[in-house]
Amino acid sequence: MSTERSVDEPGHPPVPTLEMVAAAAGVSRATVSRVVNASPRVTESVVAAVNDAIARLNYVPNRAARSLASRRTQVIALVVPETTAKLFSDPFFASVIQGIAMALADTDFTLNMLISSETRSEKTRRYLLGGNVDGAIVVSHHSGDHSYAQLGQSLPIVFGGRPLLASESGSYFVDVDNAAGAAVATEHLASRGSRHIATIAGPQDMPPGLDRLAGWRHALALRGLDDSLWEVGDFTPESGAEAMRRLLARGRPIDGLFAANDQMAAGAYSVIHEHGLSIPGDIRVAGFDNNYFGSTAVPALTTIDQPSAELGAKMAEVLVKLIERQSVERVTLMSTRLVERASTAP
Amino acid sequence: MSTERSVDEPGHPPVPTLEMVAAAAGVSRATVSRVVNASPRVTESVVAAVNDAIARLNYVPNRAARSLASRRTQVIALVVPETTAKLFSDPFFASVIQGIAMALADTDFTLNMLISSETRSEKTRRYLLGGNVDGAIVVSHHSGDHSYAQLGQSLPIVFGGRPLLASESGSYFVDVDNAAGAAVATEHLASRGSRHIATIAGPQDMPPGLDRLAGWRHALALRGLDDSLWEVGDFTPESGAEAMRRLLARGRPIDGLFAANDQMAAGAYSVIHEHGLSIPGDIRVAGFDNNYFGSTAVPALTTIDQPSAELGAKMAEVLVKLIERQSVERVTLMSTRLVERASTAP
DNA sequence: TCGTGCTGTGAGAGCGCTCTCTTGGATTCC
DNA sequence: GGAATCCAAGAGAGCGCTCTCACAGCACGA
Repeated sequence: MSTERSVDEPGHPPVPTLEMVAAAAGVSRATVSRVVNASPRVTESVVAAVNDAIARLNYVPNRAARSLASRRTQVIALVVPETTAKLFSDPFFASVIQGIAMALADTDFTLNMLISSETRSEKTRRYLLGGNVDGAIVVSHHSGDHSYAQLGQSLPIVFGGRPLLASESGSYFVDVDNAAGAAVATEHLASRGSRHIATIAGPQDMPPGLDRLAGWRHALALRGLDDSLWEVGDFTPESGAEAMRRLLARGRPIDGLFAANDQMAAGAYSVIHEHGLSIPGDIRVAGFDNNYFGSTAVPALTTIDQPSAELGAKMAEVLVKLIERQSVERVTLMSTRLVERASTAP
Repeated sequence: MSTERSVDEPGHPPVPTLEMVAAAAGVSRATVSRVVNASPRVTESVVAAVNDAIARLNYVPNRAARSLASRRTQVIALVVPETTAKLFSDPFFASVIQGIAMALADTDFTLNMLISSETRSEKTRRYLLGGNVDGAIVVSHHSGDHSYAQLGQSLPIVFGGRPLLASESGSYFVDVDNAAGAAVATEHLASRGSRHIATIAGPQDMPPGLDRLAGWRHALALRGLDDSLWEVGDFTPESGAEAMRRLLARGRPIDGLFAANDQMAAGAYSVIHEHGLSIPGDIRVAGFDNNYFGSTAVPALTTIDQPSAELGAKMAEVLVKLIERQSVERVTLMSTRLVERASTAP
């Protein structure tokens, strides 16, 4: 096979090996290996000679051989459950993944992307446990995908998003500080003058849904404001519209709205306008996510920006530390940023 | 090191090897290897015994060892130039990448994601040529990133998007049929009754910019309509607005507009409205890309949908064939789909 | 009966690297 | 000055697998 290859494509120079570098530098394989791995106990002149040979031959270590001998792969798996992959076009995920890839680009680790589906989950499990990777990052939309949590005992794993179940709390995860972000948005509405602040919460079986509601409550409590004005949606625009309808139907005054995500805020926008109310004149509105809707909406939506790329980078950082057996916090919460726009003008 | 590991984490069962499977099945290593690799010349009962042992031990082949011995890595690199990565949140790219990953998930290939920057390009080149991957897919926004084209002589590479330069035409690529899509959009405008159809073209140093303009021209030519109403933008909403202003300033009638992407259509929308003109009443508008803007705009934008996930899947397919030395077309154009919305109502 | 051909299985080398152990020359100390 | 110490560099085993080659065992025809 390899012979055949070199026959029909004579242009290929042979890929240089450690052995060849050693010969070129006039030292042993072991010494070259030391230089490549930056061992301190090598004479300076020898280091120079070896580096010179490496440059001349254009040598790159063969990862497979290195991995086989050292029993580390320098590979990190990025596991994306298929349900999440479908939502891949969600800029948030794309950005998280980008953050991971960028952070890893400056290390010696390589990123292996796996799309796992239910039918493939056994294959994925085996791959992860088969000594093919040094660690894994699981990004997922649903906390249910924490089915990989158990693998955490056999392999360093970092999750994106906090787990819902306490039983999975042993795992390492990086998440956005949803509660704090929601509180900031709510307090912002209050500081602009709103006194009757409603919220459209996310599903109460998803951590972001729970945490953002809790943040809203917390901010209201600090101000001593009423926290009974809430309805639940499922993060879709339609559910946001429905929830807004229910809120208005209560017949109580509302002059501020915190929607647990921008999509639901979009739904609320249309219902508010339907009712002949103005934003921010009658109701100030704040969202969460800072996706495209916020900036294109009229009026532009005040929202909470999630540091998605940084979140990805952090996940990579935590995992690398875990792999290198340094100590890391199990829980990392990234802080959010308020993006003020026209929807909450005073 | 490995001793230390097994000491402080006694729970880890040893990762099973071929050798262990062979012992368990009472055959030689070579036979197990044959079974694993589906060699035809093994007795049925032996195959069963080996498979049984594999299942019992939960054996997974070690990729590093396999790769070292076979001189194939079963790894495909996904190279994303950093300039493109920055635009990662572009749903189009995210979706292409998802398509690649999904297609590869059902093969034995593994996807290795590399973000290459100018400063890292040498590292990337070496990595690719260092025998660490069997092939590469380069997705990029700029055709300038075809700097990897030369690597195509040493490694199977598939590009996303057609190259600008003829000198790179030797490479394999998969692209959307931009010209055909533009022609369909333009003809659609004409069929709705527009007779003075302008276009806001993309940059004329990028293939999509060129091809979509050509498609517009082609459709007009078939109808015998005027093709002088065109201005160039750079795919941003601002440039779209500017171009629209210039078009209107010409003082000639315009009752149809094909924008080379949805973002520029967005810019045109605002200018059209500024001028007190209505869509589609005065000017019918069609875009290209089918991104979020199209569906949320008022009126909803008629546009050309690009089969992004399929495009990714096709790239994976072409590359795998290339690696396996099957014959493949150098050029694959994916067809687009017209999405009719309110902006081109008759 | 023996030679010939075929086929399923085993033996063993070797892929490119790491890492332990060994070696030998320089340095230090009494 | 000789023994003890140290440390840079080399020798060599072995990581888990593939793949070539050799070798039994069998069938068949002469």
